[in-house]
Amino acid sequence: MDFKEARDKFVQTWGALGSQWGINKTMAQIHAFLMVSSTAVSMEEVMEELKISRGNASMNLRALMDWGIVYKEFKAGERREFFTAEKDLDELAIKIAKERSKREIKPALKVLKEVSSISDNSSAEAKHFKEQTTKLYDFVAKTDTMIDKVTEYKDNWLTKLIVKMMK
Amino acid sequence: MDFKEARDKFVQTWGALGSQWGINKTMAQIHAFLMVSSTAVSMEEVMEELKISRGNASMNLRALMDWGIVYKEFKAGERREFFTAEKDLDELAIKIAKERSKREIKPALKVLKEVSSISDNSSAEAKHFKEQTTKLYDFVAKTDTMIDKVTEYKDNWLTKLIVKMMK
DNA sequence: ATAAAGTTTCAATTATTTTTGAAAGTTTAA
DNA sequence: TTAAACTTTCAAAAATAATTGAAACTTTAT
Repeated sequence: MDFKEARDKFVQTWGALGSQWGINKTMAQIHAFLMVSSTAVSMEEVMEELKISRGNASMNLRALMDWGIVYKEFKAGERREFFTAEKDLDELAIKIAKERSKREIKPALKVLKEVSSISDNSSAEAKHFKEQTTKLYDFVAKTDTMIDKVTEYKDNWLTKLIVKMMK
Repeated sequence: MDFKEARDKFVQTWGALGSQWGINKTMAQIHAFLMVSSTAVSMEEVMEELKISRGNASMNLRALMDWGIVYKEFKAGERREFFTAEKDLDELAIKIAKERSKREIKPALKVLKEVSSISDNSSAEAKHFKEQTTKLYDFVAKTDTMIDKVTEYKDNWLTKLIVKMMK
C-alpha cells in the first residue's frame, strides 16, 4: 500500500466513522484529509482529492470552521484561501466535546428539567415518569459537568483532580 | 403540561438526540418510552403510542435487545411478549460504551494501525501522514482503554473518587 | 470603474436511511 | 393436525439528508 492508497483508505474510514456518529460523511472526510496534510490546502485541492463539488466543499469547510477545528490561512501573494485542521488531538477532542455539549446536551437537559417538573402525581405511571426523568437529568448533568472539568484541565486532568482532592 | 404530554415531549426529544448521535430515531424513541414505563410493555402498545408499524417496532426492539439495553419479559398466562428497558443508568452507559467500542472504535483502530504502517517514506507528505496517523492510533487506543477500565471497574476507588469529586 | 479570481448560497436533484405492510414463519392451545 | 395469535422478514415506498451546480456575491488588481 503506497501513501496515496493509505491516505484514501484513512479518509474513507474516517468518513464512515463520522456518519455513525451523526457527522456528515464529507465533513468528516475533509477533516481527515486536512489532518494528514502537512501543508495548508486550497478549496480547489479538497474538491479534487475528494471528488466533491465546490458548494459541498464550501459548506463543509464553513461547518468545520464553526466547530473550531479547521482554520483559514492566508498565504502571501496568494488570492485563494487555504485551510488547515487542528492537529493537536487533545485540543480537537476538547473542541468537539464542548461543541456537542453546547448544541445537543444542554438543550436536552432543558427538556429533561421541564418534563421532570410536571405536577401530575395522580397515577403510579406519572410518579415513575417523574422519578426516572429526574434521575436521567441528574445523570446527564453530572456527565456534562465531568466533560467541562476534564476539558478545563486538559493535559493532566486526573492528576489535578486528585491533587485538589488531597488538599 | 400533563403526564402524557410530558412523556410525549420526552420521547420526541430523546428521538431527536438519538438521530444526532447516529442512532435511528425510532430506536431511541422506543428506548425512551420503555425507560419511563413502570411496567413491561407489549409490542402492540409500543406501536400505538409511537404510531409506528409492526415491522418497524419489531426490528427496532430486536436492535435494542442486540445492544443489550432492552429485555424481553414473559408474563404468566400471556402469549404475547413484553419488553422492558435497562433502567440503571450506569449500566446503560456502560453497555452503550462497550457496544460502540466493539462496533465502531475497534474496527477504526484496525485501519489506523494498517495505514500508519506503510513503508513509503519517500516524501515529506508520506512521513507526516505516518506520524499523524500513528498519533491518532495512540490517542484513540488510549481513550478506548480508558473506557474499558472505567466500565470494567466501575465501582473501584478511583472511579468513586472522581465521581465524588464531580458532585 | 471593470473584470478577473475567487467564495457563498440555495433550489433542485440525488443518495441514503428509515419505515411500511403484507407474506412467511413460529408457537401454543385445543 | 389445525388454526388462531403472534412475530419476523424484506422488497418497495416514503422520508430525510447530502450534494450539485449555477447564479449571486465579494474581493482585489489594474
